[in-house]
Amino acid sequence: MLQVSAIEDHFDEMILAFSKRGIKNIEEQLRSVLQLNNKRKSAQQELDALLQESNQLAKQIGQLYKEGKQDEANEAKEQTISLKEKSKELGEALNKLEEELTSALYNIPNVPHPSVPAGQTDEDNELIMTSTDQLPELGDDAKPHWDLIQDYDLIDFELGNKITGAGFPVYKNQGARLVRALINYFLDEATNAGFAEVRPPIVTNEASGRGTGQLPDKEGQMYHITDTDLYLIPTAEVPVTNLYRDTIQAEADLPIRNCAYTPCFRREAGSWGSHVRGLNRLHQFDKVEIVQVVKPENSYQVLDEMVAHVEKLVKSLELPYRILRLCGGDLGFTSALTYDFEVYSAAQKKWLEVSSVSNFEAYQANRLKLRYKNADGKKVLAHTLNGSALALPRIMAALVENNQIANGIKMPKVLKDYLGFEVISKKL
RNA sequence: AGAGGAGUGGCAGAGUGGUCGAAUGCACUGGUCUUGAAAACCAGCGUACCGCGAGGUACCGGGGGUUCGAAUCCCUCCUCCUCUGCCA
Repeated sequence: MLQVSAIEDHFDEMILAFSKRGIKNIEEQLRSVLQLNNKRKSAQQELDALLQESNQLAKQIGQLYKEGKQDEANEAKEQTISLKEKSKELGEALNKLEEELTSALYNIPNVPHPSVPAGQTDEDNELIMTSTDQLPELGDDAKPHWDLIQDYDLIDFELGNKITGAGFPVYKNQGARLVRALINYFLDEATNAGFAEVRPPIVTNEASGRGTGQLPDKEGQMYHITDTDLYLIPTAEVPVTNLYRDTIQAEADLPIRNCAYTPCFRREAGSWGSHVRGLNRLHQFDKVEIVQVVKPENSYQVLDEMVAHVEKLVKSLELPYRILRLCGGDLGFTSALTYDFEVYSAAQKKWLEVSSVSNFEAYQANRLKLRYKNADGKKVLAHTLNGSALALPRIMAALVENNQIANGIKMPKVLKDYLGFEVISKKL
């Protein structure tokens, strides 16, 4: 969530920046935050004064009892009755104001970075670069990945349907091996680039969901285990970033750089349709995530470095790719700037999103109470960033489609040692 | 899962109804002494909110309650430890 002080200091710039997201009533919302905050302050002051009075009275009463002045003590007690009532009322009012303020702040998304293009849909995203002007053309007999994975017995959706339901594929044979190879390759690359590997829990509590911003806004996107009130993670961002919730980091410990492999679970309520076949959209998928906690002045340079890391990965897999800067309308709620990576899936003739790299600035840090002590000894909110490096299923889809040959599927060279084979072939 | 015990400042650890935001030790910061260092000594040393400031308020795992007054009593939740049970 945004800091009230930031809203106070940059009111007009914010309204201008928010226009890129195309949200209505933003000025109203910001004004009401400031109003609520002022009300909160004066209620606080009033309450503090009342409490001061009753604290003093209580001390006097104690003193009077000690001196054996029962009557005077009892007299003083009478006075506290009305004070108590008043402060109880005020306390409740203050709590309500604080709740309203927090919920108002929770409803306001992050402020888009100046470079974010205005726009409503993914059509308005800004193309930063494309790896090739010549998209691969396959012959007419080229098959989409959902056919290929059957031909080569790589993934069984029917089995997944049986044991769980739609969107939970069962990887088999060289398909399962490919998943494992990609996870190991991505983790190795991240580790080599200086990201310390962690293995977090893949179910988290509500506080963690709130910390990174999945809750309360996107409740419907996560699987909720109601009997223990826990959530299956939609991305490793949740547990990994929350590792640092409620902490004050030493300046010397920044940047914090982590990578993690986790399965990810998404309900994808309402986003299903005939256009999502095969691996294009799943309820459970595998992903390696990179996360950083940095000093504010470094966060955009770090964002570029993370983009470069992801680009290196995609390039090494020999897939055609492009990088987009998301427009205001497509930008995630908590993000200030996001770059998406898409790879070209040649049989579907479609670009598929395989990575999203974002700078959240202090938006998550404010919810997380994630701060560091700067050189002056002041506690400052850190900036958080994360990126997929990478999400597996669509990478697999593109690899399988783009590299199909007469009697097999060629695998990129970088995976050879991880796979133990160079070509996916039919079982004899 | 059942029974019992415990959660206090960076750490250790006092404190069981008022003078406790909290003893003491360690750590840390500044100073004195010293050629330098150590030791010793002196001083400082939690967080958040409000206030120009003086200062005020809140916080002893979280939430609620009793009381004029709660770290201290009660309820509830969470976490940890011990024993019993179960189980990769």
